Amino acid sequence: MALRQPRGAASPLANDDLYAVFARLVRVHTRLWNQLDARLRSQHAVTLADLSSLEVVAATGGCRVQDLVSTLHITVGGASKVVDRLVVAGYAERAPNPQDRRSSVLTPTSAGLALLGQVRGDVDAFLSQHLATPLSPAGLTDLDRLLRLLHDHTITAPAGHRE
Amino acid sequence: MALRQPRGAASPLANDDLYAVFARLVRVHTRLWNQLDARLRSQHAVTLADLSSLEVVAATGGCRVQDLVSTLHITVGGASKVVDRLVVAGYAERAPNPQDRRSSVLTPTSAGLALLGQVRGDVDAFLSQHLATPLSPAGLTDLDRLLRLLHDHTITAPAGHRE
DNA sequence: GAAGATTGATTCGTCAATCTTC
DNA sequence: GAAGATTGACGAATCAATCTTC
Repeated sequence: MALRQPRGAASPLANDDLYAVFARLVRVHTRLWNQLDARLRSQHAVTLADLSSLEVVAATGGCRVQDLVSTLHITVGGASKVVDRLVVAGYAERAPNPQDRRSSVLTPTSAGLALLGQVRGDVDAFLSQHLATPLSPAGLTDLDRLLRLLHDHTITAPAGHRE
Repeated sequence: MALRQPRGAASPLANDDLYAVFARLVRVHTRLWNQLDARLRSQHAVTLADLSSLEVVAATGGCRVQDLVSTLHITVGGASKVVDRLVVAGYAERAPNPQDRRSSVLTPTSAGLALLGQVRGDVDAFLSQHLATPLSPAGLTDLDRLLRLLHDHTITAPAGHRE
């Protein structure tokens, strides 16, 4: 007779070890994202989604909408609307692209750079507490190495309609 | 004189190693989620979000809406609407909870269990290709160990308004 | 009054169609 | 015709308010 399971019924995916790893990845991600997003909303009146895009704009020279698509893995329409919000908020600007008039060059405003500077303390404090602390320093290095492997692999893999 | 950087401008978060790890986690997650979601939509006419909830319903004995909230880290309203969709699609049922009439007990229908069984092959194939292959077997074990550390830590950590 | 859940209003991201430029 | 980007319609998740039951 089998021992009583804490999970009463057996799901066809319940004994799938690979799915278990993936599910854990998703849930850890969701939790970290939601908590950091809530902190940024309350402390700096900005969402983590907008901040992530702003960071890419600031870090990428001659950034175009397409760069947000390929870096963040969001759709073109979504990227265009994020930029709309950043421009309205005064954090970024669209400038005509002299090299290709189909696209604009995105640049952070001084207010955008100031925002990135202001949030850094909170972001670091949060990630120290929820990412660095629970992992040993070696664990953090390991995690980064494994994520790089996954990232590099998906880069070159054939796939769907997103870039 | 500094070497020319591939990322033309320096973001205040650009040289933040912790943020870099977090950003990689987010982007690996987004990519895997989007690709698997696209495959499930086209092959089985179901979203990964709905499937994830259905899996929790099937795996949790006497599952309530609150269990979806605490397991998937979504809001109560969101969980309630996911259940709506699963019920309409014929994959799950709400039954009165004899122990507490405020809540319902969620159970998968035979169609729901059949769906979970049908998708398993595709899910496994995808995760083998995009999760197991790029990592060595040892790497997969390491990743799972690190994710468990993060998961267990966030479980006990004080935080925002989501459970 | 607190806990579990549902509903309506809002927001955000995707999708498809469209426009401009290469 | 293809590539880059924008817009409107649609789908899904959050939030706040509400209802029922503990």
